[in-house]
Amino acid sequence: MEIQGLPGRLLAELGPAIASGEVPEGAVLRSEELEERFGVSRTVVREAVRILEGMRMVAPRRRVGITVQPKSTWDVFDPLVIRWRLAGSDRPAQLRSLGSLRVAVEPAAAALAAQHASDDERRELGSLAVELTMTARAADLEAFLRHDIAFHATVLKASGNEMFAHLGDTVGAVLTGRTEYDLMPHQPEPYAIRLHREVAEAICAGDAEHAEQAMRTIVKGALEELDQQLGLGAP
Amino acid sequence: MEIQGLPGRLLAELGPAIASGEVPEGAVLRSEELEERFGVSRTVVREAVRILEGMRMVAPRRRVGITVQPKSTWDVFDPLVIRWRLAGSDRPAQLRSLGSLRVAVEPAAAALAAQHASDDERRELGSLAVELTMTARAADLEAFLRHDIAFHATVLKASGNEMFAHLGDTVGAVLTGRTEYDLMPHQPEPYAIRLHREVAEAICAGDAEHAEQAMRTIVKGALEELDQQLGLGAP
DNA sequence: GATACCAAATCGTCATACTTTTAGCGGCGC
DNA sequence: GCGCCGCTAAAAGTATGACGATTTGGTATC
Repeated sequence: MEIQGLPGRLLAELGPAIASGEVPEGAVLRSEELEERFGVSRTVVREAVRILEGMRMVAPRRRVGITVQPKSTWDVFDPLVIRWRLAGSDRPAQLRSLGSLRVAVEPAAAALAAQHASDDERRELGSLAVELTMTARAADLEAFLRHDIAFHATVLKASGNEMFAHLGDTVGAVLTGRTEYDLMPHQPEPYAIRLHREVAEAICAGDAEHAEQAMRTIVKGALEELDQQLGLGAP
Repeated sequence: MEIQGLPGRLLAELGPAIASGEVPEGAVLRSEELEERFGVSRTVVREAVRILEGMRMVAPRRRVGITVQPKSTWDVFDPLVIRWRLAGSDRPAQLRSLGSLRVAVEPAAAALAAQHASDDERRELGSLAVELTMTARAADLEAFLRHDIAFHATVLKASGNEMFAHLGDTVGAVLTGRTEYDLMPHQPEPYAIRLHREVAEAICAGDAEHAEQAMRTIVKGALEELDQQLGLGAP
């Protein structure tokens, strides 16, 4: 999935540096400087820069250099951009954005899934809900997280909307990040588990309304919890 | 905004060809072939391919060639990918996806806008709603479309969520495409206009609930209309 | 002080040579 | 006959030198 080779390595340095604001908007890089700094050839630098240009994070200009674009032009839906921002100092803002996005998208996806999911997907959701319950009871946080991610990804996929489906990985990154950074403070709440079961059952039963409502409760709860933590953590 | 230079031109050929399925999943391109076909150098081909790789539309593999990836891996939120799909044979599917996305996102954005919009943005929405009413009455479809696009973009921006804001251009593309392809069959419905005014007023008044509901009615209506047209147009 | 021109800096493109990886084939032994 | 191993050639990956195009900023001239 990653971009390979030397350009990939360059990207892994430049992307996070820009995404975190370490290299600020308006900063100007020069190809030659990058060549020297990373000990690679023009070819490699140019290709890495092209990829960043494709994400609208930089714009090369003759006689000037490679200028870092304002955040407002970045392709904020690009998985790499999201990952870089989640990893850097922009983390809180990115988590808030993604939280709101989840509140908007996941209930809609659940409703669509209730209408369009295949039999396999419904079965999958059912068993994932069971797994969630069991791993929660066993306090196996790692397995719980894995199944939680799979659950949300499956709902998004089962919606039949390719754009929703693509948010599966991103949601996974959010959930992973959340448990990692929260230092796993509490075991999964029984109420949240129950809601996941409700979502699964509603989707299996084709009850779009109920699936949507239950999912909305889940993601709204997650957003509130996030806001609470960010509010406390970053005054 | 566009990618410049020869790689940009190559991209403008390859991207749509892949997005429309003309070059199918699994197809293999070779750098040398592309060099000859477009009369450009290796450098140019490589940079264009790198950008496509960044969009996860192709994956170069040694000893094999540049293989076209399945649609499920594409960055379907990339503005270029969306534009290419809208322009090609994938148009109906892309419109449906975007329709569902709008139903999910725009009501949420309207609710957030009611809470977070700046005074300037509220004023802007108010005057845009007036313009909508006037241009509709004057049957000036072109101006109406322009203001409609601005209205939705402003709501998305006023939500304060950068990810929502970025969907402004995409929604604009959908609206433009709709009036272009529908052969502008009907003048704007008075009911829809009224709903836009309601959204603007609710956001100005800080009434998130009402703004969300009115916006939901708008985008659901648009989706239904779309489904009707696609249902008739492509049996 | 304004205008026009020139020169330097930087990206953009091309051509070419070399390196690295790996699919596919063929031979070798079991 | 079957499977394993290594060879080869094909393709992408990287490096480098040369030249072209464009933009900027300064300078000289009016």
